[in-house]
Amino acid sequence: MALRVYNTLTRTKEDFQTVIPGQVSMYLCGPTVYKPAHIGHMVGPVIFDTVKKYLAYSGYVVKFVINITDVDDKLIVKAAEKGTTVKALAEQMTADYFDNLKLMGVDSIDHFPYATDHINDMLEMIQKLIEKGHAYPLNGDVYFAVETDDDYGKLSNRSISQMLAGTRVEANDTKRNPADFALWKSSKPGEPAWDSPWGPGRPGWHIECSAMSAKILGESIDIHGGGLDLMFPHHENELAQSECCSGKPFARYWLHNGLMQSGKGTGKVGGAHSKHGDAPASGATVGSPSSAEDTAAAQIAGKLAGSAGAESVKTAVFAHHAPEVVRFFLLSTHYRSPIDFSMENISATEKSLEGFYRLFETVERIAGVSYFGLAAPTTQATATSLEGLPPEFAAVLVEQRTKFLDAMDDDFSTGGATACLFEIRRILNSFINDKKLEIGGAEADKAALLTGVRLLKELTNILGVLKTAPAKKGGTSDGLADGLMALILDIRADARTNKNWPVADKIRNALKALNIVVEDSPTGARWTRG
RNA sequence: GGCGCCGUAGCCAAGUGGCUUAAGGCAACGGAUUGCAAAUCCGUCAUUUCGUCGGUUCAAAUCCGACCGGCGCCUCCA
Repeated sequence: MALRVYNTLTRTKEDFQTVIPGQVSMYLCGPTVYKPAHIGHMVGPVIFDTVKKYLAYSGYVVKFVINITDVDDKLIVKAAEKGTTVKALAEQMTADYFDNLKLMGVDSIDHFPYATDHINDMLEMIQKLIEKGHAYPLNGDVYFAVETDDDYGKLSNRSISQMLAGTRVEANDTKRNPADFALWKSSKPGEPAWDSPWGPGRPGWHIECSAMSAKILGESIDIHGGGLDLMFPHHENELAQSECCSGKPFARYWLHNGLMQSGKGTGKVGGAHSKHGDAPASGATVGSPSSAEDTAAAQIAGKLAGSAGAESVKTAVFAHHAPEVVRFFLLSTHYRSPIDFSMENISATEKSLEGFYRLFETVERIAGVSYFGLAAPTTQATATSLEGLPPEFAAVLVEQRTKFLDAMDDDFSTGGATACLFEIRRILNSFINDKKLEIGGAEADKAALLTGVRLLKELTNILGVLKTAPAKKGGTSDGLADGLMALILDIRADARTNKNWPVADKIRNALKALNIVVEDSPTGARWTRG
């Protein structure tokens, strides 16, 4: 099966064919760095990071760019409020953004161009648009003339007249058409400004993406991504500017991810980025809390959705759950669907992952190999070979890998793909049981198990999930606790040998009350902090 | 008003014309295993059923229409 992707431009699923065979250029609209990133801002990066990982696995050489918009009206306002400079605020918020990307395992971005490093590229583009008659200066501003672009509206499927009907347009507008948008904005004293042929000013929103995309990836790129909220006006305008300037198709495939929502009946938490700011939709209330968990969810959702006291992802979510749980959650549904954020949903995801961590512990006991340190093939061309494995075992594993890749080929259906991960988990556990690997077993079977585990790793790497051991399971952090537990379990083992069940059970129950879980196995008792 | 999106089991969610008399996970319930548990495995868990009602078709969760319910966007200055 070959890759097919849903293209917003054509509203259909199309066969994926790149401008240059074997290569993919991808651009994702990044954040305006004026406040800490929240969970909604991570949706786009996680999805497109996964897209890149899959394309790379499929054999493409991928160049992936996310821009940092570090000059914008919102930045100016926010910096003034905080009594700091635009530059300082932008640097601080960019650092926060990067921190969060790192935690989410978003590690495949090749370039993070900053808008302020590319003012000249933008000026050149604006100049060219004026020369071609697509833009005009007006009182120190420069506007794009939408009527000069016959295709204007093709991405969001609307015509200029439709857009204007139903919207209140200010009468005082001196623009040629009320739908014309700014390429360059004159600045007031004290605002960040760059010299231009039209006087000091700063770039309008949209032009930075057109200029940087062309500069770094070329005038025609393969994939342009972003949140659904950016389709209009941002992407429509980018598209118009870029194509009018270059005379070439701007992007072959436009991919838009669904927005995160917070609880039932509430507004979006945010798109992949905060180009629009992220004022919550009206009525963004969270249902009345009925438990501690709900209360936490309500507080967090409130913080995320609220414009005041914006809390970073780190403090709001990662404090309670491993970042990779959040990543898995984001990938558990299709990228074009909206996803409901709640602590309840995150907890459910965490629970569903426990079986994987247990399997990894079992594998480590059997083969002495840590899943998290295991190397696995990174391309389909070098995929894990299952030759020499018991035929039935190999057959079911291959079936799942095929299903996984078919799902990914079908417009990156990560939700469908995850089902295969759970199936493989079951297959591996079954194999461990059948071959009695926990209590010995044949070396050949242990090797076969490891091959199966490597195949699982091959697939989880594509999604960028299950890369980190869950925190604080078992002992290790405290030598005294380890020693005491060893002693206690030794005494309990004696009791069990003597069939002194009351004592054995008393110890186990008492430890449980201390949040220590004891599990017996043929090879002895194990304990973990619950 | 315009342009769109969504509605699948208690919950999350895949599937967009026949290969599916609807994946997978969580929860639940049987069984194997265990001294008893836990974990794991096996089984059960939507059978005119995929928001409702019509229609198209040999065939629809999947296409069309209407309706109900939920939601997004309709530009910088809001």
